[in-house]
Amino acid sequence: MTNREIARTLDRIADILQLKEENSFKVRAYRMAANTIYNLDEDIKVYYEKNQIAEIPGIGKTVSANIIEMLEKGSSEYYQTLTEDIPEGLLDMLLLPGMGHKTVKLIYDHLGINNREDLLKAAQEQQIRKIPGLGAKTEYNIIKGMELINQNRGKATLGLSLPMAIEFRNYLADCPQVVQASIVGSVRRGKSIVGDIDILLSGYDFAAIKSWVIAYRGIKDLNRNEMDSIGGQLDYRINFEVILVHPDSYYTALVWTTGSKSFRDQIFTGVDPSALIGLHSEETVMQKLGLDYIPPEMRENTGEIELARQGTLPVLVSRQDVKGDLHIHSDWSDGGSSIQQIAESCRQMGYAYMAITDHSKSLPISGGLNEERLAAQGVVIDEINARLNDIKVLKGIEVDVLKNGELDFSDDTLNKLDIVIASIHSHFRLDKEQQTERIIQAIKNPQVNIIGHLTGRLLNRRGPYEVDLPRILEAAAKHNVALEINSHPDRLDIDDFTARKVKDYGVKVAINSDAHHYNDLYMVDYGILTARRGWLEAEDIINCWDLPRLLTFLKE
DNA sequence: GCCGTTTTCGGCCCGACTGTTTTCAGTCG
Repeated sequence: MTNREIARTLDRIADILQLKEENSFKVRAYRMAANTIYNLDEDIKVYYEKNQIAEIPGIGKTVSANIIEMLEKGSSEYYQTLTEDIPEGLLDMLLLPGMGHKTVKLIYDHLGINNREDLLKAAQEQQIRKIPGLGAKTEYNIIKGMELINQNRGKATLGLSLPMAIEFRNYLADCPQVVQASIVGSVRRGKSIVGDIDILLSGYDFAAIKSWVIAYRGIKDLNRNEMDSIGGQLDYRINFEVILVHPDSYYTALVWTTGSKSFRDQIFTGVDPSALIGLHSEETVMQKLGLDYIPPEMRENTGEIELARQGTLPVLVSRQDVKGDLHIHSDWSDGGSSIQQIAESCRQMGYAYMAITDHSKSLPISGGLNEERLAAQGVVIDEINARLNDIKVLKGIEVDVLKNGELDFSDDTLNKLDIVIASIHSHFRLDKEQQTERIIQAIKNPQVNIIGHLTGRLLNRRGPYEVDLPRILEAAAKHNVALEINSHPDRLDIDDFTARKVKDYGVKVAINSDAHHYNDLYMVDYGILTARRGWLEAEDIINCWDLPRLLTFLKE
């Protein structure tokens, strides 16, 4: 089992223990162990071979034995035993907003409900309110929550599907009969939510390749096996399709299978794709069609084809353009790494600068900083800056926007910092007018440089709060405040649609990782994909600018 | 369940809001 799979199982053990109302510290121990394994730098098997699993901080004898069993047998007997008491469907119910462990268990005990579909039915039939302690609002929240989930039924976040797609592709590329292999479809286009994982393979011996595909250990179900394609389900119920072509038509097939349906219908109109054989790159395929090369993220038929015909496509931002990360949490609040460790990782990523932006005091669970600790952190950052000469650590904060639009710190305190991100972490349910006013209030504050995760959405979990986007964009332009593309794959907020609009208003963007561990810094890749889907160029993004220019922007 | 030690047990564990209540348990960031 991989680190990710082990972490997931440990997390599920924690959930079941919590449902069973076991000692909350025991729950926490499993939760922390899951987190540790997830963030581990190395493959857990390396520790296993050295017999060092129990030496990982937070992992003791019991959990280590559990992990070893998972590595050796591919499953955990402890987990299996636990699911005899607590059906796994309860874990799905937990994913609904407002449904915690106590509520899920209460409903299970009273009505025997152990899956989301039955839960929805019970809510619609007003059965939930009959349970002591629960009422109509709970039913309403269940119905609303299920609407959100059903909207994206069977779809997975890019954060889940992209790593799985890469792993699958790499496995397939190892097949001796495979000549070329590529991720295609919506994953390659970088959509934040995808319906399935599509892989294109080329080769001559389809039968041999197909046997190799079928042998993949990640496949949970195989439901289609045709001459030139195989389909089924991977882990997490994610659908997949593997498409086989002859090497001569690989690049044409790459264009065909990557584009949205609308895109390929448009560009292949009147053209027989099978006539486009023997080409050696996507560029030449597009050339034959009279187009400049259109990057995968743009292939949605929303105007890019016309630009490609005219030769006026934008030059999209890429990883090499990004010069720093402006939203990072350290162990001074709820992050898991020291500033020193983060600085070292940022240096290795080739960044010229980075900002430490921990939470402010009104978020106590996150260990939010008060004025004193913020000042103390500043001293530490000064020391680090004195030691490092090839990267600049900026002093920042992710300051909470309070209900009335005021900030959690005084202007004086904020003025001492290099960079201020203002974010909402509470009162998600204000109406559109109030929420918009609240954010504009924050934008107007001269200390604020960036608005963090504008709509608060959590993909597949929590919808965005409603805001009047044009008004916010106008205010941001007027007060020289950038909007964040929060790169966490559960957020990707602002989304590609909004990113596409900012240029019209003259608003700048910051692509930030919001990393809580140095291993999460790479998440910026998801943000870059979203920015590319929003047609953004390096010029539009403040952390693609060199440090002097960035500092000028921050001071304005 | 993990950890650390004044070392084999006792501590770990915040606070505001929500929904259901009528004094508070549960959720969530």
